[in-house]
Amino acid sequence: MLRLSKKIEYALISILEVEKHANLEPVSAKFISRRYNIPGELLGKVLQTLVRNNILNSVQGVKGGYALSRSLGEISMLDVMEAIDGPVALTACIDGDFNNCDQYPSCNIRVSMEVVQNDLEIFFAGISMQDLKTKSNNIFIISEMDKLKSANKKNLFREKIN
Amino acid sequence: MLRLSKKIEYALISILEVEKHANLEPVSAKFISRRYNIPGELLGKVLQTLVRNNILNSVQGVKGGYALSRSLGEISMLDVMEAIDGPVALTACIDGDFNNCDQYPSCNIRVSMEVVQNDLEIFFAGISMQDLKTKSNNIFIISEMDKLKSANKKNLFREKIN
DNA sequence: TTAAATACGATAAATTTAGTCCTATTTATG
DNA sequence: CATAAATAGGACTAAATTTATCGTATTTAA
Repeated sequence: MLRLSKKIEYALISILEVEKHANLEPVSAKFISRRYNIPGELLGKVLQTLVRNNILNSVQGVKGGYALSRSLGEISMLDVMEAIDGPVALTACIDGDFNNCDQYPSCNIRVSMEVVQNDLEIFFAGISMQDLKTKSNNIFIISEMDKLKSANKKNLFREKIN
Repeated sequence: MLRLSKKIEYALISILEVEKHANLEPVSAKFISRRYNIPGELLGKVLQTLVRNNILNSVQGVKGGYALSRSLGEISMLDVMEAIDGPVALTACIDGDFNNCDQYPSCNIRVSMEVVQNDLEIFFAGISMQDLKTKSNNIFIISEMDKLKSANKKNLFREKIN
């Protein structure tokens, strides 16, 4: 549930690795594939997709490879997620195909799911690749105060369950 | 990407419907199934799972059905998600099976994914079923200020892409 | 000219999700 | 006390999605 796809993991891993070579030669898919034990052909596609979405630049031919097209701070997790797997959509109807949902006509959660979806996008837009690099807790969009508030709320529920 | 499962949609829909009958007789799976066009047998399983997780109470036999076991304000979206699909886990290793991940030994995103995962749990723990009922924007854990901040950040990225 | 690299469409394999089938048990009601 | 309507739940099938591979074309440094 809410699992990131392997392709997104590969993308995140690769972006951080590419950044490490910022001043050096572009990094090849094969290098990253070996370094992180990622299937080569699949990784190629992932990196190509990142290029199409202006997150990476590529150089073709021998000695070719990939480099960042902007700084880590200017790439959000949402950017990567949307680049690889398309728009984040909590439900099918948000994705536009309400025809494909048998609950659409009577649905009682559609509107609120749109709100949640919107907040979720803001959540992931607020996490930059630089944040992931520095593993920092504090730059994420949820303020410490809110965290505490929510954590308390959560514990309250847990008590009631157990 | 990040799509809620149909079972979770069914759970959320059902909880809100059950609440509408709070003072009346318990609601049957068949009633909800017809009202929202949800496959009956599957819905049954979903509701049974919610009972096992102390979100609903059930009454067996003729005139039986389901009722809330606590108020909407005391049920978070995270509660429902975890009840139906098990622990939220952004990655396989967070879910405990790092053996199943070929990147585990060399992974450069594992630690930060744990942080993101933690924040994400707080995010969904901060949304109650009462929030979903009232479709309110403002009770969600992301404060308006943070929203604005993030929205600006997001737009900045968008500009750079287009 | 060759070899190492990106680019990308098509397809196959694996996994997960969604839905069905079947049987058992509970209980209000005629 | 028999029946019908309801929950409970295991086993299985079908569908959809995700993951990975195959094959071919193009680019370019040496």
